[in-house]
Amino acid sequence: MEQGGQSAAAPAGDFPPKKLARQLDFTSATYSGNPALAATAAAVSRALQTRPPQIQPQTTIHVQPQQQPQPKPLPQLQPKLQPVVPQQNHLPHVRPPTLVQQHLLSQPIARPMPTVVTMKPESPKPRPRSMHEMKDGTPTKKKCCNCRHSRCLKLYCECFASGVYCDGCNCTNCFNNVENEAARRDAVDATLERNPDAFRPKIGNSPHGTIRDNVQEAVGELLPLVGKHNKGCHCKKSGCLKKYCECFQANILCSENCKCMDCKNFDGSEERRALYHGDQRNTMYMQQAANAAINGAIGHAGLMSPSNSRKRKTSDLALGQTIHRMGLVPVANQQRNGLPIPHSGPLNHLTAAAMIPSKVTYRPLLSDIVQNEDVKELCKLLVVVSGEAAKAFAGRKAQKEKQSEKEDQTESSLASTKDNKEEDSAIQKPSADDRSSGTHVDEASGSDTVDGQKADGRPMSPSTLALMCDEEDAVFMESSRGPTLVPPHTSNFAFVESMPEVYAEQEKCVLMEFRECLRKLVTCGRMKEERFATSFRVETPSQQDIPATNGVVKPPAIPSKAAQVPPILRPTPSNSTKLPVVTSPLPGHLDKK
DNA sequence: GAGTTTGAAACT
DNA sequence: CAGTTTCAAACTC
Repeated sequence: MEQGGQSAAAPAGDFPPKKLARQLDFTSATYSGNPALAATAAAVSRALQTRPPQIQPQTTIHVQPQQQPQPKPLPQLQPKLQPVVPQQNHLPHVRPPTLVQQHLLSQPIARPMPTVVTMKPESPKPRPRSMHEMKDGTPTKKKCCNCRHSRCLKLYCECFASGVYCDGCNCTNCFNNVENEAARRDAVDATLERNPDAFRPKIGNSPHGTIRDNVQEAVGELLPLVGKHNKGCHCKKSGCLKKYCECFQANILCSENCKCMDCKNFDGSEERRALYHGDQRNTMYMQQAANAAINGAIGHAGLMSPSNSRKRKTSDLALGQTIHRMGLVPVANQQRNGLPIPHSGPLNHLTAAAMIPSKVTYRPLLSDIVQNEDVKELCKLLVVVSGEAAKAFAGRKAQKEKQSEKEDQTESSLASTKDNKEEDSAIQKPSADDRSSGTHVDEASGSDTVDGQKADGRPMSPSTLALMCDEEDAVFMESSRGPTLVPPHTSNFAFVESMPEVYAEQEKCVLMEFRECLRKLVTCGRMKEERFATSFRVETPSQQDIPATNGVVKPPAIPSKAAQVPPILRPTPSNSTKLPVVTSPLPGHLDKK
């Protein structure tokens, strides 16, 4: 990777063809005895809101004094600079954020830090374009650019356009990195000046119309994500059926916003249909959705799963008849009238789904089962379980300590080893605390983004982080304020030391209890599903006879939950030790989780 | 992997 | 705003 130095004041569009000999180093001024320049540089740096890759000496860390010289947490503090370095060999516990990270993130003072950078940001190393392992182990394509002339500071560069630093790209003369944040900032400003929406998702949720405008028929068709290209494409030769086309790439239909020629990316297009025909269809669909998600080209609406998209589309149909701009009324009508659909193979499941009355409202099977009070009850129950687990653990711990006291007298030689262990425990403690008191962290912002990295491990730029920092701060403040068994500044180190184990025990118990509840919930859902299926079969001998009121077919009335559904928060029956096999996915939110 | 095609972005 | 150029990804061979 070629990395060039660049004056921070250089305009984005006027870069020298070759990199400068050295880049602007905010620290150099300090050392060269120019405090004024240093102050200016510091101000600039602060304005740029770059996150400091270092620990502040004044940062409060609740560890033993003798442990401070240990430089262990340092690598974890620099996710942006070395996002792919497989460090953490010292800590098997890899769940972010660490104690120090929490402090850094929760303390405003720790964010902009134009002081000495302890570790020089390393230029992203070129890596072959390959699969990138996500946290769940699913290999996903990591997007990396190959820019040569744009310095990765123009929208040509996908990384820049996505608002992320280049990391591991094959680009040359890259300025889209921490080292050149000033130049990058200028480029962002210049880009925004040209187009204030330059960094917004290109695919919006039908900005110039309602969603149903570009909704298409479900029958035997590829089901695109809902959305529209805000600007529309201008394709001429690709027929909007190649990835040159931004609409196609985002897996959406061309809309009235497009000015494309000879467009084939519309509802009912034979070419489009042929393109997705065959076994490749799903693969391509998923790949496109993934690409779109990776590219950040689409908004959250576009990130819906295919199933969600399907539901959305179907339900949208209930909103009214839509006519695509491409004028495919005959095709649409044909399908709406339930005429045979000339599709087979992998599309059959869609066809079958489409044979179900076209106007269906989807309701989660558990919608009548899970009530607000149930959730409250569950929370209470888990709190009780947690408390009991802590008590039980304390009892066991006391017994253990009595035993170990006798043995300790003969094991003084192992003291140093124990110190290290204590240190690790102390470091891990806040993570455990975070887990027990703030599981919402993962849900709200995603554990992978907490430390300033995207899910694929790529560093996010300060601009991107700035959009999230408030949320992060709130999250961490919340979690630090959350229910803890130990005062935040306790000096009882022995007590602190045992906390991770207590938390682990509590977490275990809580999760087990929660699992039991989920099992019951699943059982309830299945019962309800079966009931629904049975009554549906009895009451509706043929699907065409299903009465549709206002275009909505409502499922048969389901008796009250009290009579039908076992209470979720009752003691677990003895035969529930095995997780029930869910043969069909539960609709609604649960399937997402 | 090199060369070509393509369309968005940038520029005039 | 339209035409042209630049650019990098997609595509082809």
